[in-house]
Amino acid sequence: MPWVDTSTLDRKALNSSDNQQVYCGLDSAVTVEVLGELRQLFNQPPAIYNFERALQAPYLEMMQRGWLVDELSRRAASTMLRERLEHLLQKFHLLTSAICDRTINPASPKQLKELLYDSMRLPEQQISFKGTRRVSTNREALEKLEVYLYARPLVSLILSIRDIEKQLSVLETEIDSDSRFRTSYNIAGTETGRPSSSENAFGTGGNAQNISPALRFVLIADPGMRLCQIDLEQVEARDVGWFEGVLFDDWRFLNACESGDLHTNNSKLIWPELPWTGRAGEDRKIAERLFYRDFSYRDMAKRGSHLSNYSGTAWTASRALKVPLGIMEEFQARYCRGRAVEQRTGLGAIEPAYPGHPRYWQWVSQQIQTIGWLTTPFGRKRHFFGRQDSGETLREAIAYLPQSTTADRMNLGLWRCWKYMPEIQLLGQGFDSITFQFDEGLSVDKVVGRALELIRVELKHAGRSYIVPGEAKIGWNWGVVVTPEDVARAKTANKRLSRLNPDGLIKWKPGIKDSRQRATGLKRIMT
DNA sequence: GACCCCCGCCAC
DNA sequence: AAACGTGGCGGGGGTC
Repeated sequence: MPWVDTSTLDRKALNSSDNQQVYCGLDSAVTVEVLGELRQLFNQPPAIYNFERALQAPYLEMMQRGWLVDELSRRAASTMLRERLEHLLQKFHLLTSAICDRTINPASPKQLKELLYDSMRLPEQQISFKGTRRVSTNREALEKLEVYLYARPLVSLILSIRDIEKQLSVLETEIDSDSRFRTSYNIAGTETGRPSSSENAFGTGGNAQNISPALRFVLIADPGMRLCQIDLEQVEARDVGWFEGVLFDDWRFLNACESGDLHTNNSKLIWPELPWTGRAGEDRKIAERLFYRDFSYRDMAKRGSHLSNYSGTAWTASRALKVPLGIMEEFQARYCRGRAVEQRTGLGAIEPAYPGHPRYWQWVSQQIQTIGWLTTPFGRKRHFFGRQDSGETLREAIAYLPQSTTADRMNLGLWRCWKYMPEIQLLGQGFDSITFQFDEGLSVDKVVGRALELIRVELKHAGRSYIVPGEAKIGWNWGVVVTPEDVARAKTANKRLSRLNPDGLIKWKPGIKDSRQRATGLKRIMT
């Protein structure tokens, strides 16, 4: 289409294709106009802007490359889950047809409400979320209904059906004809600088950042290649510790993060009645015992401390961790809140382990109410436009600094690996992790060692140097060798644990001899 | 059938 | 009284 004056253009007279070109032109023109305004506002673009632009290359490369899917395993798992789903649905319909005279769709919250709260006359379960309370049929509501014996079979069926349908929706995502899962990364879409991941522009693939660990085994290295995933260890917690050190010269939390096993120590704080021995290895094993569903005590402590770091209340932690409120109040008193909860817990004066946390929250609150913005150590500035005195705004701001710092730290590491290691091929970014593949003929130690070096981002303050160590895993598929479910299943069946996913990721250490041979064909059987 | 919001739920 | 944050997706169920 030639140049046109859009102000005098009769767009109704245009055909669809020409109209789209006009729209495209207008959209581009607006972007250019905005750029012009920004150039007047800033002499030079902020460094973080140039960084975002530099990230386009590695992210586009990941998006184009995609990630090979093991079709055989994927179909086998999907078939097995379909069969199990059919079986459960039959049971569900048998039960519900006896209760009310129609077919209930377990995927419909509306129909479930009618079934549970009208036909069965169970008490309505109110769930509060973001300030509003509403009647719900979510997992939390259903679990509350389990006190009614006659509700139990239904609750268990609904939850199992939901779980399987969720897994199927991931396994049955449409992928490309070359068997590759291609996600679309948006590197400038979030408030914090995290990338987001979604279905690609051609309608295939999906969010690669929320695939549950139990399903990751379907994503594999290309033939002749090996996978490596590098995680930043407890990165957000360490960042909170760093801020407290820099701001208040209080290094206690960072020291704790750096000195040993933070989450096991927190487990000891929350559940002092477990048979702790004082020996690190044994205590970690105790902390890794299953506590609730697939979660170990250690997992729960990890979530509890994470919540508490971000000013989550004992009430919320108790709800999320399924631990009685009193227990969480005591945990928080000892963990960071100290005397703030003294009266309610009746514990008397408590010297908390990490009083820097409330102090950090206080500092953030003061920043928001005076200047209205925060800047991370990587120079990412965010204005907070919410009400300056609202708890909601404060909580966003408290989470912003560590979350954003982690995003930029990981992305800087990702960019460096892309720039300086042509021998690796990036496959994915998972907020505090990256995954790549490299030729099996290369030295694992050399490649992984170099990537770990490049991931190190050093910050300095008053003579103290701060880095977040990376932890590497290697294998041929993205799954874990043994899932927590496998462990639980072996335990209930009183059987020895067998390696169910021999190609999965195992921890890398310098000099490790990974004597495994890549398996061919279908190895993993979902039971 | 396209579109949108709600609900429930997955990740870090 | 309210009660950590950042995201994306699929299905239901409504409207146009």
